[in-house]
Amino acid sequence: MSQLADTFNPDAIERELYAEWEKSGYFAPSPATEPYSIAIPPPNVTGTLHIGHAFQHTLMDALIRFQRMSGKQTLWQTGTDHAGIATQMVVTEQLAAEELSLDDLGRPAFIERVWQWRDESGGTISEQMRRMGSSVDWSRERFTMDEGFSRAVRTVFVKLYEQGLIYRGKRLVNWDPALRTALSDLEVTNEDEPGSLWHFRYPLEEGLATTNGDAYVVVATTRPETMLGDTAIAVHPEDERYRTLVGQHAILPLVGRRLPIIADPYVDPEFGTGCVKITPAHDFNDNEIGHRHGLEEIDILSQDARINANAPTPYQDLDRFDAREQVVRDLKELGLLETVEEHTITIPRGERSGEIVEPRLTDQWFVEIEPLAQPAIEAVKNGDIAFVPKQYENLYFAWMRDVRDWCISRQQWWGHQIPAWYDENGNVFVGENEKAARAGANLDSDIRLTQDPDVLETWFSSALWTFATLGWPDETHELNLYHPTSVLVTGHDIIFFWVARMIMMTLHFRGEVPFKEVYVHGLIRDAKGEKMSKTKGNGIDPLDVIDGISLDDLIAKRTQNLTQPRMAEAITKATQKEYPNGIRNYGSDALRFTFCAYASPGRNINFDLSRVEGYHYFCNKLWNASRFVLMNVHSIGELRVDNQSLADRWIVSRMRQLIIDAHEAVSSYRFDLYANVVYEFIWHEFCDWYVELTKSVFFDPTAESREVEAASSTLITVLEMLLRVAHPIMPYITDTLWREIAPLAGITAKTLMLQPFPQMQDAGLDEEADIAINWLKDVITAVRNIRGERGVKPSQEVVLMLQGGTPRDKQLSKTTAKLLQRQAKLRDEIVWLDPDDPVPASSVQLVHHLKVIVPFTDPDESKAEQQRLASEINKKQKTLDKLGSKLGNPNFIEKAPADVVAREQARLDELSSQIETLRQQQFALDKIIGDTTTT
RNA sequence: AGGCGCGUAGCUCAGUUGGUUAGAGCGUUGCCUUGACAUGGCAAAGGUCGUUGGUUCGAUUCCAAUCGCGCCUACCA
Repeated sequence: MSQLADTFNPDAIERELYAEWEKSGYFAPSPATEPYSIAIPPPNVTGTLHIGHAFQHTLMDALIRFQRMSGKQTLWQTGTDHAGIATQMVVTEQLAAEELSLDDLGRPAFIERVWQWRDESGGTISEQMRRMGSSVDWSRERFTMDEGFSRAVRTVFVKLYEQGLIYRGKRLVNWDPALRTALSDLEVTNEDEPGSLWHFRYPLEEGLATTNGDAYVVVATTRPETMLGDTAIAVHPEDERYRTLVGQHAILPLVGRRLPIIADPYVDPEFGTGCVKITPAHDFNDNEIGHRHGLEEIDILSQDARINANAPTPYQDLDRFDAREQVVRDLKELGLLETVEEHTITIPRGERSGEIVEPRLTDQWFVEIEPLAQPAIEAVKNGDIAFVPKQYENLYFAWMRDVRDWCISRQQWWGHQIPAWYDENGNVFVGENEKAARAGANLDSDIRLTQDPDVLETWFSSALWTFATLGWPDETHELNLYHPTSVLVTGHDIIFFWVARMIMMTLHFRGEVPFKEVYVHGLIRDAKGEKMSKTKGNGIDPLDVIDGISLDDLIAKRTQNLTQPRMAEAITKATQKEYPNGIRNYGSDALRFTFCAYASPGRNINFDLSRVEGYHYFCNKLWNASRFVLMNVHSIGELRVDNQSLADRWIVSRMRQLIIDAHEAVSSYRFDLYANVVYEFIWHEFCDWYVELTKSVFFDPTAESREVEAASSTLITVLEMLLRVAHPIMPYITDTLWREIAPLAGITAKTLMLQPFPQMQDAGLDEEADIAINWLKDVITAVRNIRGERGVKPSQEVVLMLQGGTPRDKQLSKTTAKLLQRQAKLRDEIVWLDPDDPVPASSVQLVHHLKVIVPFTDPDESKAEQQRLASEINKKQKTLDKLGSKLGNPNFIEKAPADVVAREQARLDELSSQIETLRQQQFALDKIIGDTTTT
């Protein structure tokens, strides 16, 4: 007999079961004909998994489990990313708390320290993944800085360099003055902020004047301090106002430099004065103009964004914002400040530091993108890689078309140090290590070389993820077997950062795509649709949903270490309001089910805990249905199809439909449909109807043993199978229940995890059973309707009469009589009235042409019934009118397909006959009321 | 500015070639502790499918315009 507790308690089963799965080696690929592999998007090693990860991992695990059960050789490759800048920041902050700086520690000690932290922190992620039930192959876990991976990174760098696709140069890059490193375009976020637009007068050289007669031109800027680096003034070539000045010079105030006045079509004559100051060293557009006109590039900023020695003495060493004020003040004193306007400007900030980045000229390493981008575009165009949903392909193309060269060097310590060495004259030698670099250039051993101190940006290494994790540059067995991977599951926020770069690098180095499909899921927001963030204090930790958390702990968690402590009160209040009782322990399965149900394509998710609660109840429902089965099925003989009742046949038929639907849903990545059909089947077909119908057999002392056996074996068979179907979404509860159920089905395996997923059968659906049970449901529902309307208690038995209908109605009422009896709680046997028999005072509902009649027990009920009839007739009449005008339209008859016309005609016929029947009933009731009132 | 997506019940969302009375969960209301489950059962109320046009016999669905929201990209100094 079953050991199952009487309610579902996830705490009691999850941890232990996962440990067993892992220990038993169920996650490792088992040999099979066809491989199926997914590489996990590697989370940052020092982070914790947020709800977005949990979502993503659930989808991947559902796919992996489905494919594993479908007989594929599945590899879910896991691992973590060293996350250069993010990790270095975390450890730097830790040091700051100990009042230590990076320079105090030195590079080797710092790196040692980061490794320590990585070892401590890395466990958090794997623990979280285990709690989510993720069936990853832990034995193959990788890290982007482990030895093998680092070798792959060096190999790629050297090869690209040898192929001329990596170059070093002094270029204008985004400079983060807080982190003191270059950033790629993607690592910069732009946001509109209120600012000012200052208009300055730049005096012209002696004797010159504009057409207005001014001896100066007016330029406008949002960053006044950059004027210290101006090297030209630009006007539009066709701007009449300034045409005579082109080729002449103005004098840069405060500095005294002669600025050539140049003509360039970039200038918009409509904007401002039509004159633009040009600062080639500190503005991307100006830089391009500078190149076109051969202008001098004067870098006026130090690495922490102070004014450097290239500017006049009074400004040197001033912070950029202090310099801004100083410049404005000085120009004002000179009478050269014309106006200041308020102006909304787009401020570029480093996504990690939040600091305003400055375009700055520095020596950096770049990857030439064009030769890599072309094949990457082609691979998606020709279908080697397909995006799901497809619309993301456009986004990908748009970005790939005008992608610029990729700055890959970062002035950081944590990461892959660039395998390039310099001699004392600054000549560069690239190789996998110093020895190789020397050998490549035949350098004498007495020449001193120094390695480039910079590291490669994180995405450079994660771009190699799908193949470097499988052993590349060695041609390993796994690499050949599992690569290309089957699908990449990711969010649209990193299509550019990661997906595009993986495609480029993999095509270049492997000559094949990294994955055949990219499933792009939505991003998770809170219930109100707001982004979850630490500062807003609206984040939800997936573990808190699984294990539960008290209100106090939740508030504490959300308000600790806030960057803006004054938010604490608001966060506390909002949290109290939203989770007055904290969060209860819903368990992993409920959370996973929620994620799947939410995963409609191309849509963000407003995560609402009440959904989780609903699916937790669903787990409980399944749990209890299984208990019912275990309590009532004592032994099962061999299932003999000819003994199956209509109900048995019906649920088997529905089961087949479920299997078909599940296959379709999974193969099109419709996790939402998958979850919905499972939910619908388990709750509203299996539990609501089939389990209830079997009670007519189990609780009937007169039932024949073959009926009991048929019901028993059907219950077991269907339950066993639906557990398989549901397993990829909700692995814990299904495996736990399955271990109780499977022996009754004659299956002795240890785990559901490795059982075959039910395959679609050609056997088809049982139409006869479907029709019969649908009829039964309709009649039962009609009786319940009447009960509801009249307030008849469920415990009170009623008399059921039937009248009219077709011969089939009569036949169905016979074959389902016992079921009807119990489900509708009937007092006596069903009474069939002849068409001409008078109908007693009663409520009537129609099932197509069949009259479902429940006589009154109290004549006073007539009034209410009359009202109900009237409104019913009214409703039907409206539909009838609509149908009538439709069918009265000759165009419809002529142009609509014949089957549509026939269907509408049939509806019309049925409706008008129903209305007629109801009218007669109205009339009959009137008469009865009349009779009772007169007597 | 351009691109993409979204507006369907009080809330969160399905709706797959245009065709019954537009569905589900949560919430609400009423009745019910019936021997798996009150984390339950039965029933009910609730929608001019953002708006306006167009195509069509027929539009929540296709097209155009428009309003509102969101995201992404690029920005005129």
